[in-house]
Amino acid sequence: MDDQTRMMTGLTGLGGLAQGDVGDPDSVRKQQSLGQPQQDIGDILQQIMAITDESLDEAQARKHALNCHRMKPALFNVLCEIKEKTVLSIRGVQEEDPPDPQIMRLDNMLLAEGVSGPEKGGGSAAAAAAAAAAGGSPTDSSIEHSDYRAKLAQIRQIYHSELEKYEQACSEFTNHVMNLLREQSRTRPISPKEIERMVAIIHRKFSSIQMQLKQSTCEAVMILRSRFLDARRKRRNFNKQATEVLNEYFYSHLSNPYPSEEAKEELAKKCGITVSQVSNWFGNKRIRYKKNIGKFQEEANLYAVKTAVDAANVSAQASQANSPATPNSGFSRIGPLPCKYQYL
DNA sequence: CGCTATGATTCAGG
DNA sequence: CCTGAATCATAGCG
Repeated sequence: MDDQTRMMTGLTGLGGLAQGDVGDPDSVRKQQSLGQPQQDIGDILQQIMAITDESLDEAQARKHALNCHRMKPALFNVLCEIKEKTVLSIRGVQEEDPPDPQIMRLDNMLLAEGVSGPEKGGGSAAAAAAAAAAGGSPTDSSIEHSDYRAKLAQIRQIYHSELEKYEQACSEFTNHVMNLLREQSRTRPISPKEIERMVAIIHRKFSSIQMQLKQSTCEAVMILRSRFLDARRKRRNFNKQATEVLNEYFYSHLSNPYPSEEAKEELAKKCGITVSQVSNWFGNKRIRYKKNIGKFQEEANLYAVKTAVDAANVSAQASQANSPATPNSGFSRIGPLPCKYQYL
């Protein structure tokens, strides 16, 4: 009923407009005698309404007749236009989708965390960035980050596969709907614009689902990150060999226990730790040694012997390697003291 | 559980 | 930036 009246008013309102489309010399004439076309349309509508009372075969025949009616394309266009106008006026305004700030935030974060964006580089870059952002010196603690990166890669993989699934489902559904609408556009007024709009609606729906996915991914990354940051604070003792190497260097350079950058790198490589960790170790060692030299005396002697023995083994002249009595601590007191260790 | 050792972090100073 | 110093937080031991 409502449609009918709408069609009627639309048609009368669009009389002038549709006239060009009809392209029928007759229509001009008919237009002049206003009653005539309305009568035609009225008949058609009457017939349409009556279709339900008819048998299937009759209806089919009638439908066919209607489809072949010379006015059909014109009417169809008019209906499409009316629909276009009403639909547009109803919700055309709010259809603009400005890029959702929420989804943009999520996108940015995912990109920054290396979940979206380029494959491997993004991940490690993000991990490094995370480490850097967390403060302190860790610039290359690859071992510490491997766990984090593995987990991040896992999240990333899940995210991408889910995203792909959604995208596939979305395009499948879109295609389906588009085909359906195209199919139906043969029997009811559906303009291409309407199909477009429908597609846009579908995309919006799916993107809202995607947003949820992004949100949960972000949450997962945040959790992982906080766990990772906590884990960074968790102390793992270096293995015995690493400590040995570090101590050896420390006590054999007791007069100036400040390894150069190259030396740090060398030590780091030998110990399987990072340069930052080497720096930390030496920092801690210096301060703790200084605080309580007595406590470290034994250790100092031990490593003094060790290095002495090593030296003896390396150089064939082992003649002086037999005085294990505090050679290094003695050295540190006798030898030229660096200003920083004058209090020793 | 308490204690110490130890790696990491923070902060100030140069 | 690097370092010393203080501090945090856990590992590991008895």
